[in-house]
Amino acid sequence: MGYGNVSERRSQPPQVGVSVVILALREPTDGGHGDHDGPSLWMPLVRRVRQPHLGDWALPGGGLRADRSLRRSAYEALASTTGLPVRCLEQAHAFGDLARSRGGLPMVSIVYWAFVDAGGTHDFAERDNVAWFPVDRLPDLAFDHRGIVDYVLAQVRGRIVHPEMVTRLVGPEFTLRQLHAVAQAVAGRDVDLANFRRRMLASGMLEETGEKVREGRQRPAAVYRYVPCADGDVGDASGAAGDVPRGLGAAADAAGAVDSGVWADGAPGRRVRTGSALSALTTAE
Amino acid sequence: MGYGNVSERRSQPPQVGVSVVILALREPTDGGHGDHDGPSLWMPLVRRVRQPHLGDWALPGGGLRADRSLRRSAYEALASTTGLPVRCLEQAHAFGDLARSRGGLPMVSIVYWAFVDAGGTHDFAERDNVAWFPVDRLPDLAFDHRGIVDYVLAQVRGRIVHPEMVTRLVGPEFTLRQLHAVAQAVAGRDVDLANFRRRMLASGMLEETGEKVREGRQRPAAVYRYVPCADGDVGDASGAAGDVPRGLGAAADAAGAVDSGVWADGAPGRRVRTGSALSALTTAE
DNA sequence: GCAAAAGTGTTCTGCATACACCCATGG
DNA sequence: CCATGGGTGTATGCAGAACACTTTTGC
Repeated sequence: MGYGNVSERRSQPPQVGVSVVILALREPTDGGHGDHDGPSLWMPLVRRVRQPHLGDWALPGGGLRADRSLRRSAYEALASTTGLPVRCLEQAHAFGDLARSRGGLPMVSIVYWAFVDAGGTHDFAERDNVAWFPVDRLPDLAFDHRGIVDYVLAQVRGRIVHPEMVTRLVGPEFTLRQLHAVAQAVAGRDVDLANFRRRMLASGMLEETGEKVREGRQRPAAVYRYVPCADGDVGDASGAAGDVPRGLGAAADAAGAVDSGVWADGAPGRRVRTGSALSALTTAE
Repeated sequence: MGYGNVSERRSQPPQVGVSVVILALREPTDGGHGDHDGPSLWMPLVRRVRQPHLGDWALPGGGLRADRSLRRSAYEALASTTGLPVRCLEQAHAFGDLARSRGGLPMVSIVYWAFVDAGGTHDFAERDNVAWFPVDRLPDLAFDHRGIVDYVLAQVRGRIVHPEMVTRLVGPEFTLRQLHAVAQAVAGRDVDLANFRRRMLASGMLEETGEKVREGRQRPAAVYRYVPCADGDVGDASGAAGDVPRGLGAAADAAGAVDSGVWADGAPGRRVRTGSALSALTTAE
């Protein structure tokens, strides 16, 4: 079916979809590529299989469906790209400039970012048209996706030194050195170890398991687990709208339907067949 | 126009729209209502004229159109609600939970917030189904709009003490006391005047005009104007995604990774008649 | 001079940085 | 005992909070 004439198209809603910046840690290869010798941050991209920008690398994404929440849509886009376990999924920003759609239909992208668990694998399984890249050596990206990645990375880097953030990138138990290595990898800069230790412990959200682990063959390190502050009970989905600006953004989107008297009423949108096939996963978000 | 059967509906995209939390300062009425005696924060709501939630108050909003950027859509929703000059318009969050649409079709709302200039008017012009309320005494709202308002207010309150934020709520020239009163009104709490002064001046973004003004009949106060730091040149629309808040990113968004660039996206073509701070507007779109 | 507002100084505290230092362990 | 990593102590600088204080004006 066609899109009708120009004036009809104008009054129709633009394409709306979600995109996800997926991040995972990769253990250092022997010939480490980066400035640091610890783990480094990688992200998967998908190769476009249609015009415009055919053949270019782009962020994973998909269309919205009426029976999926935004977050769920993001999750499915994520899951169709990598099967790795999801540690964290948060909304970053919605992008909807006209200029960004150059070469395509007008498009609004609601962008999420996610941490997934590479679990020590050196080789990310690469399927279909998916490939992993170190975030500091990305190829040229389609549309304005490079700008989106930069935006998201700035957001993530600024928050990675907080316990509730960095602990999402490691397993349930960890040593402070592991945590530190992760924070450095994500932040892309040196972080003083001693001060990092103190900040983590001072947060009161780390609990010593009592176990010790020798990573090298020197003195064993204490093992910790993350325990979110008990006082902050949430559970209230009623009035509260999810994560607050700076807070520990664990919460999901709040919800709501909008539509107010002011608007020009909507015929239900046309269907978007944008996407890479989104596999229907049933998974707790 | 039917919606088709259930399975067809599911595969269709949900409704997507923008909503705007519009904020303005109101000079204290004689019988001040709040805790403070200074100005107070008010916002307009619109009464719903159709089901669901018919008759309830709701956030102004509108649908997306393919020939409008997100920001532009938000601007138009804003303008259709109040004719007051716009000082600031920024994206807050996209809400898209399934639960939020209870009583309506599935709905995704991309929420903006705005400062508009009430310009000393004690009476906000109320049209149609629009009415203004003090933010701390809102009526019951439709859908999850109350949660959205709370979310936005938390975001705004956390940032109002920054010069680039609070200056948007006052005219081009102001005294530090005026600025302080505004910050207190928005933050909803007492802010130490002496420390506020120092913070503002230390930011280096306030320039003394040389004039003095007597507000009461005591010692006249110095008048300042806001001058954004010169270093933050922008100009680069190339790689950057349209709606990205760019600007003083690095320093500003340590933890919150919040935005800063107010007019980043192409401003609406019809430029706002505040005339004030918008001189440097070059519409890139 | 007095009241009211403008504007300054001083102290205290918390936090982050930088870096020196001691401790535990395996070889 | 020594190399290596685990873990602690200490000095410094910055930023905000609290609050006492001085200065300028109109009456």
